[in-house]
Amino acid sequence: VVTLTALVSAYAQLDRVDQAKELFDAMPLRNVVSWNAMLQGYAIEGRAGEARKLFDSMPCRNVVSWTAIVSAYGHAGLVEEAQRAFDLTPERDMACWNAMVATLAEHASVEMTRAIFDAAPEKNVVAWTALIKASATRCCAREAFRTFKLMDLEGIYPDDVALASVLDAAAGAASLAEGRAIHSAVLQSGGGCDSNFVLSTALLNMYSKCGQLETARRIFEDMDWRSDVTWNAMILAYAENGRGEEAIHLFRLMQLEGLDPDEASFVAVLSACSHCGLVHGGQDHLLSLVQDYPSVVNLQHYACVVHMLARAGETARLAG
RNA sequence: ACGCGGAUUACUGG
Repeated sequence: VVTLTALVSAYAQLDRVDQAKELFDAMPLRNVVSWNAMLQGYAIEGRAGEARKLFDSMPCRNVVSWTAIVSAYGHAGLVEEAQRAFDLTPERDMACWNAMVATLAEHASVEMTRAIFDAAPEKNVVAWTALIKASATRCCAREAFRTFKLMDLEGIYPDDVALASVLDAAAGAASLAEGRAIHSAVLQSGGGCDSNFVLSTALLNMYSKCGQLETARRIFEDMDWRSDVTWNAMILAYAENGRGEEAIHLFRLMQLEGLDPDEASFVAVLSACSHCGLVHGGQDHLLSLVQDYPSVVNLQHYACVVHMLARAGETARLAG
């Protein structure tokens, strides 16, 4: 049971929910952990209907099951359902409270998020991070910074996740002074920025949005492993800072590294062409996009090209 | 063996 449950959980975490379900159905015996692992698979993908069905058919439940169903509703954007499940949860622990805070952080107002946060009997760095995110994603950077400082005053040490979230606020507001202060906190927080590529990408992005292209580039160079998001952020950094040729160059390098450009990569490179008036480059990349990567095409790509051609006065080509 | 928070997107703005 333990081994098979671990496998179900692994599939669930790798977004192979349907494989997880196959295995789950084939298990001769299941305990509450097995059920929870399966439930979690649906929760991650926000498949609330299936999660609910499974939850209802569970022979027994514990607080982990309840947290998973709250989270499933949360990821699906069903705030009232999440709230109802949360209210029904017996013996709520911190993770359960955090799941509810996170749900409101993503789908409700900062005020509502703060209300549930304040009501929680205990707060750890996860709850604080969710509250920071509520402000950061709604362009309330000042409030995100305030929350971050409050957390520090409470004696809670920011981890990489918290730091990346508050960096996001600094990037959104293009607050270089705050961004640098957080960067110092990153350096103080131990591992430094080499240890975590997500955090490094957040730093890179913050400097780029603050117009500090060279600093962003230095962070990019210093990283020993770069995810696709890292590459996209760097390409976009060149695009947004008016260096279209270099954006295109980096886009090529990314492919030479064996990475497949995704939707965001093309948005970045096409917006570089648009901003810098590189009409031919834009057309070439659009062609490559629809021919070689048709599955990632979206409207944003066409918007880039339409603006680019319109600005170049090539109204005749807009039809194509 | 199971549950909670994190980075890039043409959207805006300056």
